Amino acid sequence: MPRSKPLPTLAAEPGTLRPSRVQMADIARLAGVSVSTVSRALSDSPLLSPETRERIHALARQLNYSINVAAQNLRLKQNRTVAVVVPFDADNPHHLTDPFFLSLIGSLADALTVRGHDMLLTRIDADRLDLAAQLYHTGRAMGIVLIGQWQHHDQLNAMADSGLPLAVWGANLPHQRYATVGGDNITGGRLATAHLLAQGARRVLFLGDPELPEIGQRREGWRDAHANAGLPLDWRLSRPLPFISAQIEREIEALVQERLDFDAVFAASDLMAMTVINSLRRCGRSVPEDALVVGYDDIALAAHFHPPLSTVRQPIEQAGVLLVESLLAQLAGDSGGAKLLPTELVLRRSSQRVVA
Amino acid sequence: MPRSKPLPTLAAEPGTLRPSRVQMADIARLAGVSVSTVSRALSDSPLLSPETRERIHALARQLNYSINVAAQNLRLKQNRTVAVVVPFDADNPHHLTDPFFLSLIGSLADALTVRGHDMLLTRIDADRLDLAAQLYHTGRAMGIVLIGQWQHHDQLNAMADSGLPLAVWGANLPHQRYATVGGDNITGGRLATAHLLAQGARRVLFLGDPELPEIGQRREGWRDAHANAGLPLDWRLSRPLPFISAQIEREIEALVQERLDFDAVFAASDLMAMTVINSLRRCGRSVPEDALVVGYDDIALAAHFHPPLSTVRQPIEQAGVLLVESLLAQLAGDSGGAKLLPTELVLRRSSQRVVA
DNA sequence: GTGAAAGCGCTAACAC
DNA sequence: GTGTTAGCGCTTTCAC
Repeated sequence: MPRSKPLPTLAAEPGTLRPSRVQMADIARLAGVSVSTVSRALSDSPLLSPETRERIHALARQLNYSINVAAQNLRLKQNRTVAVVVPFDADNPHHLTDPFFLSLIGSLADALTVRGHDMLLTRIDADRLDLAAQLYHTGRAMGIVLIGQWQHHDQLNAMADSGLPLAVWGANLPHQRYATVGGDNITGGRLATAHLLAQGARRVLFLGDPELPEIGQRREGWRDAHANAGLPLDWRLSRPLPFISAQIEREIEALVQERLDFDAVFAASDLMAMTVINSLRRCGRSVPEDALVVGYDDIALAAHFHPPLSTVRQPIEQAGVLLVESLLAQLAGDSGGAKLLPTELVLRRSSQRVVA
Repeated sequence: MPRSKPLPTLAAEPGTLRPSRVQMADIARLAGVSVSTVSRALSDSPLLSPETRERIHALARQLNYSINVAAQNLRLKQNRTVAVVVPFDADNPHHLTDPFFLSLIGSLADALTVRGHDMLLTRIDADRLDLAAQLYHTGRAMGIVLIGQWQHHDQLNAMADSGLPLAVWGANLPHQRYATVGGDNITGGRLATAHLLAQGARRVLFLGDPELPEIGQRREGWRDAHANAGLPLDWRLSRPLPFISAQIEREIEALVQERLDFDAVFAASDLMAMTVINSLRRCGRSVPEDALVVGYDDIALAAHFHPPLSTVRQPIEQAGVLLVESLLAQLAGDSGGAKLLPTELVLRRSSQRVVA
């Protein structure tokens, strides 16, 4: 509705955005200058006399004005918003509760805030990852940070090929053309397993779905540790547990029932490890007396669990920083690449052999 | 830089946004119609012949086009982005790690996604909460959800007075002119304390900083429970512990040392309760044998702690939904008001008296 | 040093 | 039914 020139007042508009929002034109009128001058003043252009510049700044402050970023972006074709995308499974749209992912989101928020970027948090259907690209192509975001690679390797490659600035939290895979940041899962798995073997364990259960790249790599570490120690590996000890805790409990009880011998457990996440310990307890087995347990992630409460949980620490703060930096580097023209974060075995009581 | 009419190609621009981004003009040209027609087609205007409409839709799909939301918003003066603001303390700019807040963020992300809104996650200096208002006044967001009321009651009132659509997670306070959603902290505190008293506790330590409104109310519940039971209250048992865990440990050790008798602890958060339990253990006291403990929040791992932690559950999923609904209601013209969520005492082992 | 005017990508009167 | 045109709030060339 192209109205005739807006009235020279600060009166409220009946639009969607309720109260009057002061804009450059208002300041210009009040200062008796043109809009261009206001624009220049606010961007500290050296063209202006310092005096007018200060006068306008003062006025803006007084009116509590600040620039309309959408209009500015439209004009400048730029953007300081980064979209953080957390895929969800449409078949099983569970809530965003995983403590590890939530911490990562917190760390991304921090890293972006420090660098003066905004964070658009978006959940999208894992089968429609291309929707993430829209965030970029429609100018909503300058780039995408994707949390959780899942099984979408090919889709991610396609997205990167299309020129999308993209940084993914996940494993470094063969033929990968997108940028990743992730823990060194193979080393992590190897350290955890080697430790269990060193404690005298001989049948180490691996729990986790190896279809997920990161977990698959942790299992490689599990296998390698056996090889390094010259110990045989029983593949039946690898169980593709899901992340759902009720199923884990049932599975553990079944394992105990079917008398599949194991004297240690390496679980692909701390949450899983904790569920396992509780399930074992329910079956009359205690940790670490009857089985040693190591988890993965070192979430905040691993240290406070009973027994305190040995685990492989992922450096979450660093992860957020590196994801952001990877994205910004791409925007600056660098190619993506994959960054591997050091992992560290944190020993606590759940994996310490009890000497009788 | 007003260039002459862009060339009628899809060639890449050397601008900040790297690859060619297809826009309405491109589709219009390819379809041999005007831009308006494309706009109408994409918004499914009934004015168009269904045939052209479909033809244009097809073209758009094929070119993988989607609308530039910034431009659309600018034109329509509307917006589907909600800013979620997490204040941080500039003196002590700690990271975003609190599991309760992180869960709330997750639940907000879910609630907003379901309703087709975008979530802009922003951390701002707690002393400059007015910056949050800028997000609205500059058109970045249609409204603000603020997590953490802290001591900013007056500032929040001022913000609401200025017409800012605002929903705050926190306590319902006297003279409050902004909308809040929060747990029923008084009842929560009362339930927790009454339970401890019913278990035979007679000296219940309250840990938490009552300056924070929510925690102050939990302490009121603690006081009320004593009154209801006709038991005397020793105010020395209320200790303004901070959220920092090292300090908590020192404080607990000091308490035990100074032989301030207590036989139960009601901690203002689960994190605090867990730290307390660990500190007590280090002092040679065990829970629940030597002291009963109840926490607050029911974070994911309270159930898995050792001993499993009794706590007051806050309905986080519901919290996210209600915060979003409160904001949308305001946008629809309703006044804010305060919503009190039911709290529920979850009994686990940490507060069960051990009968010798 | 400052203003006029064009245009970022889109929508919606208003014409025809 | 479809095109023309003005304008959302801003920046920047160009002219003075």
